[in-house]
Amino acid sequence: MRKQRSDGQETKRHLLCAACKVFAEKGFREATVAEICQKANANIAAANYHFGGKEALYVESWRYAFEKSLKTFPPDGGISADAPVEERLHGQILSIMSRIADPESYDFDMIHKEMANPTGLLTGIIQESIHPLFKPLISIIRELLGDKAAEHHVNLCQMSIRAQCFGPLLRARWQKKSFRSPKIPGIEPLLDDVKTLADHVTRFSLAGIRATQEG
Amino acid sequence: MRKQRSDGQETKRHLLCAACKVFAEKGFREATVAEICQKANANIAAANYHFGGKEALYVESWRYAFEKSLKTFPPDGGISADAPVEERLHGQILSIMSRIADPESYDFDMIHKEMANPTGLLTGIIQESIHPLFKPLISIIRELLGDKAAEHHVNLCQMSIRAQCFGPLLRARWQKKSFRSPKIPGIEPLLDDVKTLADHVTRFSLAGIRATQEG
Amino acid sequence: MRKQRSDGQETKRHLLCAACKVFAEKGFREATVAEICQKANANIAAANYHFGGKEALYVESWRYAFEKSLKTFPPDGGISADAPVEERLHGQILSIMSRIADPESYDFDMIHKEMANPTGLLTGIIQESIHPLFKPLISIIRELLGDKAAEHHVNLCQMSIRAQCFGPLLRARWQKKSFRSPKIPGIEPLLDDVKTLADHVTRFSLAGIRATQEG
Amino acid sequence: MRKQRSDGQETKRHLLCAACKVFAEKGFREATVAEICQKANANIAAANYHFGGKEALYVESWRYAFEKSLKTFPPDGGISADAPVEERLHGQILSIMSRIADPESYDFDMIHKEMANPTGLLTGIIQESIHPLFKPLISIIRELLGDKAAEHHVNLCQMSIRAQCFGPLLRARWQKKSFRSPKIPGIEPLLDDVKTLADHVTRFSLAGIRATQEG
DNA sequence: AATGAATGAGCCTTCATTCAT
DNA sequence: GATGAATGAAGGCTCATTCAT
Repeated sequence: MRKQRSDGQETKRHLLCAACKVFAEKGFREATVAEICQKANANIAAANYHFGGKEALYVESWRYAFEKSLKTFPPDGGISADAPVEERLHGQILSIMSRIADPESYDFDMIHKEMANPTGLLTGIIQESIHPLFKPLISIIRELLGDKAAEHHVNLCQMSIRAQCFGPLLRARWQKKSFRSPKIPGIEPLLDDVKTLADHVTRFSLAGIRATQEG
Repeated sequence: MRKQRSDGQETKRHLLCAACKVFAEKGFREATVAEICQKANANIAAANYHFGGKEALYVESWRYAFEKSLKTFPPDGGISADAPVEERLHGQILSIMSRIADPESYDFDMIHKEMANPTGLLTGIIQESIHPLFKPLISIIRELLGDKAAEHHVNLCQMSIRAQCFGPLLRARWQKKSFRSPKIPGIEPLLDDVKTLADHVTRFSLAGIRATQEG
Repeated sequence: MRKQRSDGQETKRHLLCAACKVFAEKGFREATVAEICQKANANIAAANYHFGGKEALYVESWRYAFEKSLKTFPPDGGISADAPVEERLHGQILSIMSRIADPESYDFDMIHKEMANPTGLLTGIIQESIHPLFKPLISIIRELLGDKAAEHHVNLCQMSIRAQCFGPLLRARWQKKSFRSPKIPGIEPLLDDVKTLADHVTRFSLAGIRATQEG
Repeated sequence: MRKQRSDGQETKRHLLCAACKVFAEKGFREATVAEICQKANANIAAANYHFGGKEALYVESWRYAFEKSLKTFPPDGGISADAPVEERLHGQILSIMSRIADPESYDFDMIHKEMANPTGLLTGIIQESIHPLFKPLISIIRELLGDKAAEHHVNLCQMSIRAQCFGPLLRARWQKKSFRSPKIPGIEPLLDDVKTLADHVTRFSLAGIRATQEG
């Protein structure tokens, strides 16, 4: 009945992987150590043994999910810095939305759950990790608004764009989980077409930025 | 320690009130019947006595919170139907954001928790209750886009506006709850100034709608 | 919402009636005061008010059921004392079995439950009440066995007959309650034909008594 | 207070053993997991850990009790198939009665409780397990009645015998449990002398079968 | 090093009973 | 006299964690 001795680090990665999925789907509290260990084909005590507890596993698994996402979706969005500013904005938005929409990415789902039911365990790490991701976006906004734009103003625009990236996709996921037939038409299929969504957000936001610029 | 036997509706309302707060703060699963009863100065069995169980209390307390919010924030936003369309849009946005930002309103917080960790208990009621709230917003968007606008297009714009209403305020609440000092400057004070936020979202979105209109 | 003031003894009888049914169906422990009161269209506190508690209601309701049964099924079985001994035996057996099989008689069902899960509350009353019921049966057995029969022997035969009266009907009730299809054929329809059953038991037992007589 | 970690089957068997006793004495509903665990010198969560819940423990413990009984009391009663039919009948009856009377056998007590307050959990298993036990008895009855005997008739005789086996012993147990002194003389000591009882039932029933045969 | 048996705290729920009205 | 709101004890179950092996 003994597991084939596979380094021990093997199990650890399995646990991280399983933990990401479960935490992303259920959040910290509703996720159970038992389920995670089972999904990872590991002993029920493995989580405590390898990570010291549920909390540490939570933090570690978010880090793991984040770094995995980072590799798949490079923060530059694949657009060169020489491209026109509109194109770069579009790149940023598409990059963020793709990442959120990717069913293999778990970091944003975990953030969502953490925002809804804060454990306080991720607060620091998230801000340190996520903030830099939005730095290029801030630069672009500032470039579009001009040098004289107030910091306050930049923040407002950044918020508008961020919110547009998050909102529809989370809603889509919720409706996917709900059993009843969706009554609000036109939203749920959006998840399947991130490109259309990103196009819209880009055009919408470009106009928004420019309109508020002259305010 | 014995309660004076009153109407019986007294305790029931106390329970609903306490339940709203606790469910809004912790979500269904993390909330405990014990805490709710304690906050309502009632016995631990009171919740089951009056509502039959935690689940029924959950549904009932959302209904309670929703109706209370509805009274405080009339959906028309206080703007007459004769006003210019821009003004009406601003009224809608301000109404929604005020509602979400109000620390005495619990319905949107509960929805947020429900979206993150669906119990399935609110799915039907929410959609029946919330959807009508956004109907005037849809009308306004359609008015701005013109009659020829595709349904699909209206939905995208609606989503953009909705997301901008939700996003920043939820974020703000999260940071308020988090223990660590907020590292992202410029966002959290926004909660205190809903008007500024609504002004921005209105101008930003008006431009966005008009820009995508000619698409 | 107030009950029409109907003597107060009205409610008491309703309670007794409901209690018989519920106690007969579920036994003391599984029966709940709430269900009894509901069935009796009475307040949940009525049982305590009128009887002082669940236990007292239990005892009282058994007495009620027993006396009601006694009226419906006179212990003599309707056979005159002049009839031949075989006929009188048949009368006794038919009387007992009819009583047990009658769906309106609750006393034997309550006894059965009490035997399975003794509360100790009925022990005395049952023996005082039921024992006389079997006195004529004992006489008949003694008559059949002859004067020289040992007490011990009479008891054995009495037991054989009693058991045959109880057994099949309890079994029949059980199978009626079970959801799965009955796998033992030929027993459950017996409940519907008490006469056939009583005929069999009488003939079977007469032979039995006579056979052991010469032992 | 910590248990020495043994096989794990150790505790499981302790639990089964304790469960048999408690379930046999109190029935499913009145038995508490706490009492069972305490009797098994195990933690209160042990029952759930090893069996998944009270219901599963109930089913499993009945199976355990049944198989233990089966070993102690072989269904053939120790009489060879070549013996005269009367002797074989006696063997059957003695086997069944010994089993029921054995204070270490819990399966029939559990069945009795289950019949009085059906949980529905044992219905299937009981019929699958108990029915074969009575098959040889049926054969013997048919042999005694002759080939032309109606199925219906066989069933009646089987019932008569079964009832005589069950009845007196259950009654005896009840009186043993009752607190008040037994008022019905001559029955309770029977438990101590199963052989006498079985002799009587055999003779009584043999005569009964033969008497009804010519009907 | 790694397992799985075992634990104890905590949660939701049920129910007979009590008490103010 | 009679009601129904309210209580507290108890039960089954879940789950993160610990410990002997």
